[in-house]
Amino acid sequence: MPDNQDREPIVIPKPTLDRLKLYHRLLNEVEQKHISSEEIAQRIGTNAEQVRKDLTFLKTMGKPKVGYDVETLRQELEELFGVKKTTKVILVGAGHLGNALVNYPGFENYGIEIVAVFDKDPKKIGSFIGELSVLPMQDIGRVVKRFHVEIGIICVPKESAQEVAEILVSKGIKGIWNFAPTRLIVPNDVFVVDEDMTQSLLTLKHYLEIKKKKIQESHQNAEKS
Amino acid sequence: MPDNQDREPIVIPKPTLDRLKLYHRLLNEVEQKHISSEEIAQRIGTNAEQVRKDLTFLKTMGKPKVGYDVETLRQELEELFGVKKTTKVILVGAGHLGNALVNYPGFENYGIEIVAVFDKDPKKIGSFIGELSVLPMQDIGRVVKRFHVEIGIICVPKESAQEVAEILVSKGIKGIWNFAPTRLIVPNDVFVVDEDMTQSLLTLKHYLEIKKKKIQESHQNAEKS
DNA sequence: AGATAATTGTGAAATAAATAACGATAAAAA
DNA sequence: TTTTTATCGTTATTTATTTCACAATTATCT
Repeated sequence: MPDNQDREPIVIPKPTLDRLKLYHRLLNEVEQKHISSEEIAQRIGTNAEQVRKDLTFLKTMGKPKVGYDVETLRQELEELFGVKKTTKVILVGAGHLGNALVNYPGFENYGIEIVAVFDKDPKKIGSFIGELSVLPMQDIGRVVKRFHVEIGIICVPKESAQEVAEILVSKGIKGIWNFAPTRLIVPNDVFVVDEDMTQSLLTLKHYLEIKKKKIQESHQNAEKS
Repeated sequence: MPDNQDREPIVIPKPTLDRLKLYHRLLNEVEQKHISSEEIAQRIGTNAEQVRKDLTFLKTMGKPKVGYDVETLRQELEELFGVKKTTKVILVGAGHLGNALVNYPGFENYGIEIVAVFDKDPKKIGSFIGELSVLPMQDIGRVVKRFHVEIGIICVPKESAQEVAEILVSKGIKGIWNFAPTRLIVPNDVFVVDEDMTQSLLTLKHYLEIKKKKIQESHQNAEKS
């Protein structure tokens, strides 16, 4: 039995993966039959070489003088991201954010179906969010089993996020979409995607800081000359 | 007048900046007086060398055998991100998401104050979101001028996002926080941060796809042996 | 006070990613 | 049909980022 343990699985680099997502989004909006690496590049804001390089990770190939077949490429990306397969999801935390997510249009286009909403606040239980009635935390196990749920969305305050994560993991959830601004500690085989809005806020703030400094500098330079 | 145009402004690399944000978040949660690069690393999930290298972009220095002074470091990061300075922000799109953002606790901790909400739907105008009454789009210019608003949040459907972006830019907005799943085209001096939730959803989906493939493979291997 | 241990800061080496260069191919034009 | 042109796939080069290695420093221990 030869080398079995270390067969490298051709992992797509993270930066490439992030751009592939943008290509996917673009391809869904485009009308034409073919598209060139140059056009993709311009519309997502990168350069053609980058696009071509990224696409070498896929099977789809372009034709010289024509470009890539939009539909073929789109489908391969859909496949890559599993967009066609519907994934059942539960959401914990029936606050404003939870409400927004349940009502977010477009999840269905990505094969996400929120099947239940949970909250630990007894006052919220039984109330409706969209079409879904809020359930008590004890029901999580039952729902996960019944609907073969794979993903849990956490939108509770950061103080209870870890606790919720542990419950989800104990019920068999393998992917967590975490909206709480805290790092969750989970077993290795559980995948967490953080969606910390305060983090991107910092990007914006930082940009404004830099800008302010530049303006100050240019004033100083103007005075000197 | 010698080299003035190309004085390099010691730009912090993007990956480093992203980690600095995590350090900042961590430091706000920590009780102790000092912290080592090793501990920071463990708690945000990286290695100590990386942390130390990142911190070379800051002025704060650690002490051998002691680590970094939590408060000093925290304050320098606050400064870097401009967290202390309150930035006035307007929000366009009074839907579920807009509602969630207005009610999002924790923005104030980051020096963000939403001063007004706008929507183009006449039915929504005058209704309340949190403490704020929804205003018509025509009022944007007035509010931006009156409150010296620098940042606009877009949470309208993707179809109207570009249009809204153009309005904001024309009124003098310099930073846009874009929740619509589309790429905005704006002048060079306007900074856009995208918060496309469907994108991170794809990350999760992709992970599940890979996982599924691995399971299949291991079954096949099991059969063979 | 001197030895020991922990932990830093940083330059060098290794790795990863982006960009450039270019031959190959297919469509369009001559 | 031949030539020209646009565009691809891929290899080479350059740039950016991470990891490694280790001297320097400071607290703690003997």
